[in-house]
Amino acid sequence: MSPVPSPVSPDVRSLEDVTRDAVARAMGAVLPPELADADPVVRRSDRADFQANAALSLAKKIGAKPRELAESIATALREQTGGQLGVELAGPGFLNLTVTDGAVWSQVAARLADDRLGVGTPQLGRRTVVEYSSPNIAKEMHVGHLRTTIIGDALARLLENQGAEVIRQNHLGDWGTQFGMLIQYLDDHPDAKWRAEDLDDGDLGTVSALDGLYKLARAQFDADAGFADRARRRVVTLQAGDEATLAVWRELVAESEKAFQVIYDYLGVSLTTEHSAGESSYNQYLDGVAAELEQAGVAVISDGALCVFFDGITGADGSPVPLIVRKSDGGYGYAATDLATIRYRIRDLKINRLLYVVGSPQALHFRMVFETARRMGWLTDEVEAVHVGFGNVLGPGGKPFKTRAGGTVRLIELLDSAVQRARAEIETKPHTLSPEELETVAHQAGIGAVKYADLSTSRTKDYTFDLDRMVSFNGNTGVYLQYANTRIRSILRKLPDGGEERSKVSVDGPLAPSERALALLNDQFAPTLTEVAETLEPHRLCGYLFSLAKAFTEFYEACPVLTAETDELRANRVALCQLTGATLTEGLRLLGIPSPERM
RNA sequence: GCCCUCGUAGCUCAGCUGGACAGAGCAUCGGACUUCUAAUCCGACGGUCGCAGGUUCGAAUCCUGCCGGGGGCACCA
Repeated sequence: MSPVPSPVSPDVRSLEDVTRDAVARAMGAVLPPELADADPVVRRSDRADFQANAALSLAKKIGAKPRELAESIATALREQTGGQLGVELAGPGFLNLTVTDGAVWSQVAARLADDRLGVGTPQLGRRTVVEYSSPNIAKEMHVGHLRTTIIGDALARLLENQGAEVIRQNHLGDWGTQFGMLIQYLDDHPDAKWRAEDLDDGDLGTVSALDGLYKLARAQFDADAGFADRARRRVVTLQAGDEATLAVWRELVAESEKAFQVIYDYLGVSLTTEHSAGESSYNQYLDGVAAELEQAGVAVISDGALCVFFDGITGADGSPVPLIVRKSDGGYGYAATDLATIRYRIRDLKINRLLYVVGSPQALHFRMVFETARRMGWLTDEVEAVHVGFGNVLGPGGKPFKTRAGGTVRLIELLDSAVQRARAEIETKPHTLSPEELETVAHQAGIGAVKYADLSTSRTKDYTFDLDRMVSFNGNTGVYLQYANTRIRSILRKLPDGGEERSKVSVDGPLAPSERALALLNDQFAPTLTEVAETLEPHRLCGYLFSLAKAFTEFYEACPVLTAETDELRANRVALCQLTGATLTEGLRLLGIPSPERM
């Protein structure tokens, strides 16, 4: 499927949309003008293809009985659709709606014929920044970076698919007091080993070299007062722009980014150094931002610090708590950087939507930053900023996730253990994979399992990281989805043309219940993506894909494809396989999860 | 103390812009493989939707108040 939305590609309207419009027209004919454009409340139904529930709530407004109103809508609907829509009155005033078999097959044909599966581009015209991952230079990525990286990447892909122009921003922590410490330590210990090429234990080790340097420097900083003093002076030298100091700093940043890239590649995340926009790049704007805020009267001096105050935000003692733009010692904290970042993105990058994929504990901070930006007129009705918060990753028993020794869990080790587990799991099954394929599939399954587990639960909640569950290959897991897709691939491979050519759908062909269920679910793909792009909740896509995979396996059990009774039936089922496979693969891709050909 | 957030089956979670009997996975029990890959499918068991009020024809869903878990609240990010 083409990852780049083409504006000329017309989206295929879903049967649900078409049905909703039909009900809306019927309502228009029956209801008084002021209620004519009321929501028809059309939903998927387990008793029919769709149900319309509008009559229940509207009846009272026009002083009619719900069943009577429903009946008159039903009559209008039958007339207008010429019998093409099955309409039944049920319960207190529900309308059960059934589309024709032909309409279902037409829909399969239309989506299959389109390279984008009939998915539209409702986010066209939006320039959106997605800020995510944001690790700290010279420190190792750990579990705390897992969710922001995975969720951020999925959202970036999803919004891009929906037509938004997405600008990924990796807000690296590349500017802080720790650099004085690091640079001074390197000065004192010129033979320290901290570069990737200093290591001999392969790619997975790259990250820990710098981290080791950090720990050594930290230890000396805490133990040696003389060193601590030199380190603090070194921060000043760095911030003053001393070229020699900057040169070491640049090297540290570059080396760190190399390490991050190893993780991003391993994770299959679309970030590269192109997307790096470290805190340091906003330094030049901090004075200007502070001055602008003060001049506008948005920020005021309080206890020597430049502060912005808010109604209803108070501390433990009841006194107001400000956003501190500039500290009383004249230094800047991350509030200033975030404000400078907003101003830059809106004024210079002409962004009209800003997403911050940052943990929920930062909610208050962003509330204050956004409110400040609104008062400054940077954020307006046309430019929105959203804190896309998320819950914690917890360890066994719902406790904070730590190593057995109580330390922070390195991200690379976490991912590696998932891949190991996936490999072990695959090896317990009969398979015909070559050793190389096994490695690839283990990686795809392990990483996919971690990503799916993270994305499939609602963002705002904490979740328990449980390798057993996520790599168990059963139930609602990434592997289940991948497996469903390999079964489809396997069928298609057995066709004379290897399933390359899109199968020709006979619209008049029969339609078994499991085919109908699968086709209707495929038809929900585009609206699901639209919903996810609006709510910024990837778990809805996960839930959808799981239902789709389940509907496929049920179809798989009930409907032989290759040995179907007639050519026509086989062609239709092949089409259903092709469409489902393409939808699964594309849906997984948008979540950042690969789809192996075989498992 | 104030603010945010969560509380649904034994476990892990959907459902929350109100709609018909509250769903799924895991676990448990019982079935289905000379297969288009059983990494699967079918069935059974399992719930005072934290508690109490309110709004509504209708509430897991919206409102209020409690109870319980987590988080945040002036110069760290």
